[in-house]
Amino acid sequence: MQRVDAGLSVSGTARSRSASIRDVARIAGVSHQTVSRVINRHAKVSPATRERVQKVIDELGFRPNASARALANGDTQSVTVLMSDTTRYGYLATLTGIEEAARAASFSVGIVVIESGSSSHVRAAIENAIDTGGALVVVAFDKTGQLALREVPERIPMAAAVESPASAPPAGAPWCWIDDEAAARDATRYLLELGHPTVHYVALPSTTRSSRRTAGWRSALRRAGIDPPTPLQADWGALSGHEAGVFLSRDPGVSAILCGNDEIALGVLSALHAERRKIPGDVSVAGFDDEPQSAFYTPALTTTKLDFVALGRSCFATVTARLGGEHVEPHPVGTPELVVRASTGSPRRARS
Amino acid sequence: MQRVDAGLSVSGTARSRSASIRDVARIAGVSHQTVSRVINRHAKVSPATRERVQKVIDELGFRPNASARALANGDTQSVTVLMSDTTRYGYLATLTGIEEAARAASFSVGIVVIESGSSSHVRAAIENAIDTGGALVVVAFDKTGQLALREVPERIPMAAAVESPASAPPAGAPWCWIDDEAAARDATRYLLELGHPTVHYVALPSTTRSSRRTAGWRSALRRAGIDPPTPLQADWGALSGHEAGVFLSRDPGVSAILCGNDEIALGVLSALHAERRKIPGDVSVAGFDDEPQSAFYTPALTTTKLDFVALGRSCFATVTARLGGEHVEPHPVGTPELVVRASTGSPRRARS
DNA sequence: CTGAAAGCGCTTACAG
DNA sequence: CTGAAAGCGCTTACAG
Repeated sequence: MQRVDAGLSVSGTARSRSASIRDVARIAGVSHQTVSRVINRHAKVSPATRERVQKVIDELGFRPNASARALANGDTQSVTVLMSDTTRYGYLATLTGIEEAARAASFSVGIVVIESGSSSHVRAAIENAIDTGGALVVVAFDKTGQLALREVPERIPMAAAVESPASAPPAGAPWCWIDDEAAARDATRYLLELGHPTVHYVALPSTTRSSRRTAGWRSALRRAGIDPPTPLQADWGALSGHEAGVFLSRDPGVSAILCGNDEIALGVLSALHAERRKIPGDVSVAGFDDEPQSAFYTPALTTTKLDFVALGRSCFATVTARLGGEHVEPHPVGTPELVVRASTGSPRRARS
Repeated sequence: MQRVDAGLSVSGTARSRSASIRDVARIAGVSHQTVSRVINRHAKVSPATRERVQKVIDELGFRPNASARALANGDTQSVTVLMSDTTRYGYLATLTGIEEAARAASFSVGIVVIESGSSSHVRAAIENAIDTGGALVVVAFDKTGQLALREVPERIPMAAAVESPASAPPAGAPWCWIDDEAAARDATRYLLELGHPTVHYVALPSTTRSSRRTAGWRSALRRAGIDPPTPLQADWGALSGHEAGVFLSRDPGVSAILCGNDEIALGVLSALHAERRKIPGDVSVAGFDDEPQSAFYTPALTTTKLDFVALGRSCFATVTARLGGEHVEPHPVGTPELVVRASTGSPRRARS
């Protein structure tokens, strides 16, 4: 069986297209199916032929064409992550975890960002993501992400990173989260133990009926016999933290502020400095996330480390389980860990 | 014209696989090639059939299979971005720009991160990226990225985001960059105009023979008749900035510090605070990037806005030009813009 | 353990 | 302007 060389030269020069499974087969003296078997690690290949084929594969630098593979067996070995924001720490760290896990499993990872919360943008993003043919992970920390989550067709293998659910999630829901309630409870308790009469809270937007982060903060206060003050509502950025900080700094009764994330805490710090309040002498400030920069804020920020990278890895594991026909039950990931730094301390004694 | 339902139901229920080009063709009463023509916007289709086919496409919610398409014409309509870091502002903002442009052009975007600078990791990353079948954009701000850049096979359509080159780049090199020299020159001149006797520089690692950022800083000093001090070498993170800050704070002759990026500046600020130096009273500090948080540092950071999003868009444009057989000449992107905030000011008069 | 056949869903010439 | 043929590079049964 002759074939005309279609631009492939074994010498490696002037290679106009890359080697195919048939090139390998011909050179190794086997059929192309056998080559397919060795690249897919099928058991039923004799060691001798396996070795011979593998040698040719290595020599040629043959790499199977992913598109052809996907077409033939409907399996893309890819995951695309859908998110509404590429600049927030939690989102990025989650993406990083997904990417790590995907790389280890030889999956490729795509990314599509949802332009806005409008339903046409959400739908367009989902279609783009699906077109790739692989599985989906949606980062659904915010409203837009939640919208997307609900719009993903039933048949698509999917997992989602979400806020801690307000009530037990439906069995089999492919959700992963960080235990927000425990994180907030522990941080609040720590502040209380420092001697603060109460702890004020600047909240992130919640996608749930009742934020677990807020609930954890409240429950710690109540257990200490304290009636929780009204939480302030921020968004995700430092500016909204700054605004909340300005407001709180004017109330001399405020001695401890817990912030929904480190970025908000940065804004609060900047407001307190502007208002000439001492930190932590007058006011203690704590955040959530432990993003790398927070150790260098002024003062260094006390915060709770949230393991978004592990969250991303779990999302990947969840979605690949689905790909394999298994169901992983919804579950929390990791253990939030308080990191005490210089922005918190005991309140000054005699404030009048 | 009857058809056996192969799991496709027009009613939309129990759809076991999605519609193919042949389903559309059959229902519209045309050949599948004609359907191919209308989805590819070929000119030679009569308005009447085009409309009829389009209607069926919409009704069925038909979306062409990307893998099949890629296999048939060798064109993936995808770009994968290769980078060594997913947490640095400049990298992310560049990715954001690529994603934006890609979305607008209906390209999908993949991401592969290079695990380390070891040549096996670099090579593995490149192979993963290539396997996807599309074009490549490598973010080559650091050594690892530069390594990757050099290892990408000639035949792969590619663009790269790089540091400003030290000398004129080879004609046709698919490189985009931000004008580092102008940025550093202007920032230094600004500090000098404030009355500082000199400006110290904390440098990012450079991948070039001679960093343009450093060169810009030097040339501004020389034009003012000042002999440039030795720059300090940092890496990309706040910790190295902190270390540099501690060192510089001990020299009472230091009144102005220009930092390679905002993160380094954050570290310098934290060191100066720790050493009880007033900012900007004793020392002025400026950064590069203008990342969103820098306006909330203590004090708010003077910095130079670098348009990485535009850089990402240019990279995408460059690589799609290559895909179309055109060559874009290597070029700088955007105009760095000084953003004056509270961390810089005139030096105090009588320091002894 | 290995090979010949058929097909995944498209596109690209080639006819008409 | 439109259709019949061939093929992109694989994998999945089915024989042997």
